[in-house]
Amino acid sequence: MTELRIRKRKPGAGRKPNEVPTKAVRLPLPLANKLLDLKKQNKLKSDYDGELGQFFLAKALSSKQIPFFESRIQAGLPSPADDLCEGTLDLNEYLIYNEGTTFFVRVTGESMKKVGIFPGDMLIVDKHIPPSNGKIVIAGLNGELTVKRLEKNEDSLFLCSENDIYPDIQVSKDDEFSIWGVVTTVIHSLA
Amino acid sequence: MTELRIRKRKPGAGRKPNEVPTKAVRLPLPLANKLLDLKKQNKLKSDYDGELGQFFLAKALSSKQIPFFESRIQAGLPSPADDLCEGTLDLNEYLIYNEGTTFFVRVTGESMKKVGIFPGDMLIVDKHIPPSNGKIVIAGLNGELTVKRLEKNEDSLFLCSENDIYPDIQVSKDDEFSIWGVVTTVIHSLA
DNA sequence: GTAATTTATTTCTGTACAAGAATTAGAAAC
DNA sequence: GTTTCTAATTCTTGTACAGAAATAAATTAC
Repeated sequence: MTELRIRKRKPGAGRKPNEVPTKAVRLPLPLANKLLDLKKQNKLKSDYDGELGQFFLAKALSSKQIPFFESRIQAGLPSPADDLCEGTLDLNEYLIYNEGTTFFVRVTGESMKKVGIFPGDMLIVDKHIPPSNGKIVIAGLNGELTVKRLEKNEDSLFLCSENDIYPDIQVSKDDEFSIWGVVTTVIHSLA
Repeated sequence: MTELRIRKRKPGAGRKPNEVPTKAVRLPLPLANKLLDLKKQNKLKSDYDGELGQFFLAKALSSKQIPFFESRIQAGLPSPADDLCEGTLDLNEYLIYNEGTTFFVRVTGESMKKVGIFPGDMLIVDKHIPPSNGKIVIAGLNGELTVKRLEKNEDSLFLCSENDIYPDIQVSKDDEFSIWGVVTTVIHSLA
């Protein structure tokens, strides 16, 4: 009696790939162990699922490099390249593109609440970014400095508030008007 | 002439052990790659504090002094006015109180809109600020990380959203709950 | 003598791979 | 037809290992 074994094909079978593939890396022992712990507790995964991006805790010693972990979560689609970016971050490097043309101002009004600009906030402003339509700008209008959204077309120019109780302002030829720069970042302190 | 090869001992030779041993671990690809990058740049020095986590030690010192204006209403000179400069400011100095206990996270949800925290914003978090009542904190609840306002009294503890369409969460004794730090600053980028 | 080179030794490091886990289709049982 | 079982298939994962790197003694060159 011959032992014949017939091979049945089962195309399509097999373990499915992970949502996020892994890679073996060699790291300093304490760090490696911490990461393994997190993994065991499944915390490494849940950080991807949570409302916050996954983050990395770290310590910066002789400099102002502060740890940073970013992750954009979109369940399902594997996004092109790495949407993840972990590591350290230097606030100056990160927030200031042009050292020579950047300055700070502090906000005093509430007119831009809807875009997250509150009284007391500090704005980072770059003079060399073109003040195109829709940008938040620091504008001087008849001697007053304001922060507003720029709305312009061929023949009109508005400074718009982002707060319903404040009116938009149309800039006319007679106004003394100038743009100081484009707001790139809002720094909002929580007391 | 005989070919005699005498074996000479060389005790004490050999590569010296690393200061900190390493270990191979398998991690999610993006995280692994970033860690490898840091390692290549030699930014992954080991100085580990037993506490929560992984400590990165970074190198390059950075301090940029950027002009700073206190916003005020006044007769405007329109030109890029360096004469109004009230001083300079270093973002790192200004925003980071405790280097060793500060970290960054990026926000992905909308639940804190009302306090100016929007998706995509970056938060500066300090572990060593006491999470007292009313503070905005980064909390881990049953494996998920969230940013919420802390409301606590003698016998109850709530994590409150600042967005009406999100519910508040009462933390019970059975929940796995921990506080990672208090949010000191929101960094909101305007595209 | 000493500087430069070679050799012996030790440890480190990235990665390949075997073992295991997950998943599915087909066969067997009902 | 449905359920259960099993083998086939595919992907993951921890770790062993070969080669690289580092180091100091021995040897050679000058």
